[in-house]
Amino acid sequence: MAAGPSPEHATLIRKLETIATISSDDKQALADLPLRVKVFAPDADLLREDQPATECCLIVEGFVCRYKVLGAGQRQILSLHLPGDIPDLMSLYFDTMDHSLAAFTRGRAAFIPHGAIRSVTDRFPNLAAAMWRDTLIDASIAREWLAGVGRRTAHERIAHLICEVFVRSRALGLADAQTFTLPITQAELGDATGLSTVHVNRVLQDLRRDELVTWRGQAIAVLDWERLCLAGDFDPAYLHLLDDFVSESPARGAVRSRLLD
Amino acid sequence: MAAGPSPEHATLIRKLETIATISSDDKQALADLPLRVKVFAPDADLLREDQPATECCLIVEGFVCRYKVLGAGQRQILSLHLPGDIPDLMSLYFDTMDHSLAAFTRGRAAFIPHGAIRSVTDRFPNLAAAMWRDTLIDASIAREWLAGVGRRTAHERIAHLICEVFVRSRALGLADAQTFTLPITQAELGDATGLSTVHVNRVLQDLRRDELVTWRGQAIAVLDWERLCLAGDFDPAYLHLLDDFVSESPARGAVRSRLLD
DNA sequence: CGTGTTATTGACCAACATCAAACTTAGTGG
DNA sequence: CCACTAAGTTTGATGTTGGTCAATAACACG
Repeated sequence: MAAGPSPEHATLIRKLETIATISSDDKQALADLPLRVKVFAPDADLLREDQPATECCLIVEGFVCRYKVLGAGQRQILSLHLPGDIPDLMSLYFDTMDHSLAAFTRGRAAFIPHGAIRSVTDRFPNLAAAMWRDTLIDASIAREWLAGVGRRTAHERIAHLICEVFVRSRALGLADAQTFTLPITQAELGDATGLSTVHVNRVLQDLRRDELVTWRGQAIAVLDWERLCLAGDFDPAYLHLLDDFVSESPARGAVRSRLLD
Repeated sequence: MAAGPSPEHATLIRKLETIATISSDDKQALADLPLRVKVFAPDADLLREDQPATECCLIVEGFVCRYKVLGAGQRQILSLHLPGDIPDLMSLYFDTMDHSLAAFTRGRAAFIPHGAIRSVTDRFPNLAAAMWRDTLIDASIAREWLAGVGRRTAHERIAHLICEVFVRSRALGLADAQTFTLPITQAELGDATGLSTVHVNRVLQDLRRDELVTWRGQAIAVLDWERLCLAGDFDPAYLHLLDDFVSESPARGAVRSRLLD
């Protein structure tokens, strides 16, 4: 007789299940979380730097990013977020955000009061652990991006980003065997990788010419996963997904053997 | 009659007090944490990527960094760590590390069993919160570095890094009003900022010529904090230090007013 | 002292940025 | 269904930041 979780709750549960084991009690607790759903438009700011928060923002549908605007006006995109993510979970412990949150697409967000989350983490240590782990993975992704922007070439950075979104989309069941959606412009891709729009464009042409990917509109087709991983120096270990959710990538073995020198 | 905490425990307590309010019960619990002290040598790897861990590593003395080695052998330093930091706290929730930990200097680390930390966080929610907050700040610093490496000039990146270490050192009581120690070589500074050694050298010469800093051996003197913050586009907000521990920087107001446009 | 590490310099080069214009595509309203 | 528009993509020409290579100078330390 019990109705299943709402689509919003289900999205959160599905995401958490990709990174931690969630019991049915846990699921019930999540399903009982109060939330306020809001539709957002493309380019809308869901959250602005320096703002205090009393709720967390669960992405239910759509594609979202964190970004920072630096002194001279340059923008850097700090992370990408898919349905199930709570990009501002840290607001539970911070007085003010140190970055903003923007939508690439139309979508829906569910706002959950801090108090409700605290209550759940207090009563369900396993969920607290899962959420803490989620924020740690988030940090791990930031470090991987940092390494890429610091030391990888433009080609590697872009290939790497495509690999990451592909693996994350697949884990959430949002992609089929070789196709997924990356609804961002080349300018935005530049802001995410620390490159200029023009250069992004040229690199994408190379990736297409080399028959690694196809990019029509917002649909990306991975033509050769193995070579794409190599081109992007991609190893999904940093995503810390549970084994069932990792699409095996060839780069992995390559990295392992490098470390044994 | 109770002996105070050991120097190792005191270091941890002092650090946590810069980011959260710690009760005396909390302190007692921390002081009871079992730990195994180990001296390390300069350039020693405290922890290697891909290794599983059963302990966390508290830096008690010395200067340490996280780093990653990428496919083509380039190294990127991901973060810097001062006494009181537990750079591998995430190993509590990860099976394997996705990066390594290396010492710049001689120093001491205290290894604390995962079980002991879990027991403390289970029994003292306030300490769990403080530690979670610590990992969130860690992530926030990674994002700030990401923004810098992605979008700031070489001069800005280096000035910014100097500002950061200065503020963090002061918060821990490791620096006086204008002097602190940054025991790293120019090559390492390059690995941290995504620059070449040669270019780091030239930028440092500029910073000295402009009379922003002095760098003799490992001692840095900040000659003009205000202009250094400006040069580094530095705003300490992302460090999320408690108010008492923030050395006020002029960039802060500047950033605020920029945001009001 | 000698030896290894770190810092500095100069010459040259490449990756990527900038600027500006043209082209394509996707909407929108008539 | 066709113009019209705005956003996004592509191209070419040119500039600059910062990389690479290689040599020398300055230290630090046993």
